[in-house]
Amino acid sequence: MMKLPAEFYQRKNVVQISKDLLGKILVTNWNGIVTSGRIVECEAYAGAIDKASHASGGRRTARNEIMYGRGGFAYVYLCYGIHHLFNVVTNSEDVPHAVLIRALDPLRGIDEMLLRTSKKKLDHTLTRGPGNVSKALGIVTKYSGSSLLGDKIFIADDGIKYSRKQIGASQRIGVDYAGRDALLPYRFYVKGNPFVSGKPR
DNA sequence: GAGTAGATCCTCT
DNA sequence: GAGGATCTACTCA
Repeated sequence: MMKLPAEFYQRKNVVQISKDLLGKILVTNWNGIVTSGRIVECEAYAGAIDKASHASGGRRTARNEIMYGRGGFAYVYLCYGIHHLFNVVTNSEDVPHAVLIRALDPLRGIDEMLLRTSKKKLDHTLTRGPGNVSKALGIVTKYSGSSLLGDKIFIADDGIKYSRKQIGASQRIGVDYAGRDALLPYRFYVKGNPFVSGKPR
């Protein structure tokens, strides 16, 4: 299993990176407790030109500062007062691109994930949706700015690749306020996977 | 199965 | 002081 290198994140095409992230494994290791899952759904946020992005129009604040850094870092933030959302920062310095991880297929540490989410048994809701992903992996806002090249949190490749036919694309979720940009096909998912949010297809 | 309301708090205006 | 890159539970059918 290979940890993805900095070059993977620092490429220019955030849409391509989103597609490439499908099938990769997101791992967290907090004090030796390891949980991981295969990425089956994510969304691209194309920085300044994307109204749905926090960095829309070049907006730059203390919260989203991390998106203006180099690719290969985590951007975590709290939404609706309840949900922690985990993003992967991409591209080079001053280009605020990011990929939101929306769903995982659980691999390691399922018992730990059940504890964190206070669920009794494994079902498709465990790591379905970005709020649940962060909860199951124990990701909270204090980890925003963490490097994805370290040992605490990283993304690995075990050689699994999905073919073009297995990958679906659609509009992003929950960004209706973004006008025309809400219609962009920037959400990518693995067809038929039960952990993908939204309606089954 | 589908639709709607409520939770809940950090961040920027 | 308002609103958000969401989820769950509850209603109604």
